[in-house]
Amino acid sequence: MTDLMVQERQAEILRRLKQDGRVLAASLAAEFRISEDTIRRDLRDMAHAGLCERVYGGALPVSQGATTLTQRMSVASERKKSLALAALALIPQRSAVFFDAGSTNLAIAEALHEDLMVTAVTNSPAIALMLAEKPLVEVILIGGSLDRVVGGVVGARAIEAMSVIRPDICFVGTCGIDADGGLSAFRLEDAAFKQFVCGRSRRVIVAATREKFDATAPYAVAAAGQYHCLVTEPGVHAHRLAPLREAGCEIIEAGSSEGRKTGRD
Amino acid sequence: MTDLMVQERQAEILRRLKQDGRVLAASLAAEFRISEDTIRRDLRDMAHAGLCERVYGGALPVSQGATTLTQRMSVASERKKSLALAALALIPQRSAVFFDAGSTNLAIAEALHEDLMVTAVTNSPAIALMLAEKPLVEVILIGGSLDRVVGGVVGARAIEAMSVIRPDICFVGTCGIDADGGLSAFRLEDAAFKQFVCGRSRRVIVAATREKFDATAPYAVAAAGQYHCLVTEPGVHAHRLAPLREAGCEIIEAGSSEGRKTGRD
DNA sequence: CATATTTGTGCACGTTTATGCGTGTTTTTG
DNA sequence: CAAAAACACGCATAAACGTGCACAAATATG
Repeated sequence: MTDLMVQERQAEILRRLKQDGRVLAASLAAEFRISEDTIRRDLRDMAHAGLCERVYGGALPVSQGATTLTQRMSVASERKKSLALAALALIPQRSAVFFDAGSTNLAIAEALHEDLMVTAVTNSPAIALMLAEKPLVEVILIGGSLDRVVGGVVGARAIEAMSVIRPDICFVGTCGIDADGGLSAFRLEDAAFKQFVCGRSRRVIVAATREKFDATAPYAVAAAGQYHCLVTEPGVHAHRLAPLREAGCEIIEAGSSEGRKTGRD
Repeated sequence: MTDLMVQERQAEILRRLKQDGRVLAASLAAEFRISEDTIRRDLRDMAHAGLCERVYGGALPVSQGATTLTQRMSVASERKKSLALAALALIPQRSAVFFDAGSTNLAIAEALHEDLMVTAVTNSPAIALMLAEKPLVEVILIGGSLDRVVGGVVGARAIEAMSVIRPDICFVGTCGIDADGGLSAFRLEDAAFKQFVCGRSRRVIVAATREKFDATAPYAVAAAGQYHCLVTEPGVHAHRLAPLREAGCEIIEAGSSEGRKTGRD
């Protein structure tokens, strides 16, 4: 291990903290060939700067439960995370991807692999914030008036801003999926925005958890034939998926059929 | 090693900095066959010009210091909170307020009182997310390409989006305050955006912690006379504030003059 | 041409910083 | 509750640092 300067060492500690989820004072001292006292001083400083949480024996990432901001984001439940992993496989390198506002799409953004280089467009500040931490992603934010129910920007200005962008892939959020496989939204402006974005995108993908099939919302967004792929969980009744299959919509079940992707790339 | 002129030597140092990610004062002195004092002077100059970050033992690239916004948020949050409370008092009901990207302005947004009804405009997704939690605030998001160093949207599209908005108050962020009280930024596009927003706002307010007075950044944003109010901490040297007072800039020291609630200090 | 002025450099000095060690305290664990 | 591990604190030291000063070379000025 090369002799590192203080800032380099602390950056390396921070890197391992993110990678491994924890660091141990003793093993760090051994690796860096310095005393544990110095490591402890480092960890103390970093904790004081809010970069980690000090614990007996080492340190943990601060993201474990702290900030109000990241708190809201970590609603990515285990189920949504597995959904997100399946959806990720649909994103090719160097594509332009639109992320519609919504917690499921936020989970996809969170799960984005660090070495995926894409242009990401979103109308959601939370998703933008998440994507900003992926070094290879160029983040384009759609501006306009923020709808706090939707959690994203909708309305005329948002549509205008989208009109110069043609995404390769669009992850559209949905509030409910009706019996015919149609998507719907709780807000009129949101529905209009989703419609517009779907119309401009080469490939429209819906990632939806099981309970979306039980929910209905007043404003129609897209019929079964108007989106190309549905990523969902196992356990959705077959007769709900049938109209989608008929309409030519590809259906991916997150936990089960995920291995199918590994054949070729 | 051939004898090099100052500029040549500094260019070579910069080259190695990019190549190796670090330089050591001692080894540079040995290679160039000059004293460490001279190397230190070089590094000091380069750091002052924003070309590197000076550390004990050598220097690191500036990109290392360009941390993501979630990190900057947590630094010195207590101090920023008191700054934010002082800044809040400057916001009238039902005004249109622009929040520039930056951790200090994020603290202001966080401290916004629940019963304050304003239209808030911001180019920062983090600030937008924070403001979305204040029920009476209408949030307008400026769209465009996100600069992850700035933590906000800058560039031509952002300026275009701002051109239809005329804020009553603008909280502009700054990376450094020079001896004449001028504001500066680390990024060219950011500086241009800040300039534009300041020019459109009725009242421009800068909230800056103490250490901003020790920092300099390459791109000029506004001279002392071009903003109306500075909110800062107690303990800034009087001779640094003097040029601001002369230029007619109101100066508020958070903690000291804030005492509307405590009467006196 | 002679004389200031500026600039780059090295040296001496006192100061600050990073680190390791000893000592006593706190926390964990069996 | 007792032993072991981890810890905080003070101290010592060496390296790195900033500053003031001297000197030489380059440059400007009369």
